[in-house]
Amino acid sequence: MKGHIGEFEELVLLTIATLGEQAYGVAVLEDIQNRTNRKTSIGALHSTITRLDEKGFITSYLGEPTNERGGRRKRFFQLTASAKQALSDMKSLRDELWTLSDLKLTSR
Amino acid sequence: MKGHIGEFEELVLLTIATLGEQAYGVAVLEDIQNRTNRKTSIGALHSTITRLDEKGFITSYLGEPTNERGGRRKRFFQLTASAKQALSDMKSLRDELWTLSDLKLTSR
DNA sequence: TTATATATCTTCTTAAAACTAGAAACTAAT
DNA sequence: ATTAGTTTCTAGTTTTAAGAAGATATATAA
Repeated sequence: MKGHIGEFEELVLLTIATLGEQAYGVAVLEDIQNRTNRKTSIGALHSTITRLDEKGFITSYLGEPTNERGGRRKRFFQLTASAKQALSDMKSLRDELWTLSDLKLTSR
Repeated sequence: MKGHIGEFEELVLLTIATLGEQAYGVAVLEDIQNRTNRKTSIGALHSTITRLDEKGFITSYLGEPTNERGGRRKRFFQLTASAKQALSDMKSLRDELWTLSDLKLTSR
């Protein structure tokens, strides 16, 4: 078994999942920036998305032009079953370890 | 603030947390191998532990000789407050994303 | 005191992940 | 047409993770 899902890759996948029908590049980027304090570049996101696609974790399709000011047609992303399974596995493992440990959620 | 916690680094930290007083190299390795299907080398673990130490996420101390068969004195690891905070932050973020998404845990 | 078990530590290499910068593609208003 | 706003996409670099192989340290047993 090779090729694990990296920390940023997982964040991108989860964000795509939460955005549902609205999961395209810039929206994913902004969502990540809003939820975390990290400033992430669109290029960094794009290369990660390419990798996720090559690994079979996402599919994509082009949207139709809108009435917005401008811009290329949006490319929307969807998780594959394989991605959902992988995310589920990672969550199960971490939840179990979290339960076994004496760690506590700290509010911050 | 730079340098995120990688996927394997997080697994190592969580494993150390669950092992508590028994968190030394070989025990951590075996625990990871038992809970996952990945075959990880002690060398890979060691370099990760060095990195976590440099990042200020773990401390360590040498154990006392025991009546066991033999061997070098064990080096035990502990999480720092900074590590606990980082793990908590990551869990909070993922839990939130998981809730917002329509993902479900699949048994496997 | 030699053999062996247990475990850490070192070095080196490779692969994967994360990131940067900026070009290109496209849309629509002016 | 020109311009400006949005977005995707490409090429390349840097950083981090992982693994292999084995040297080194410590303890116990015979």
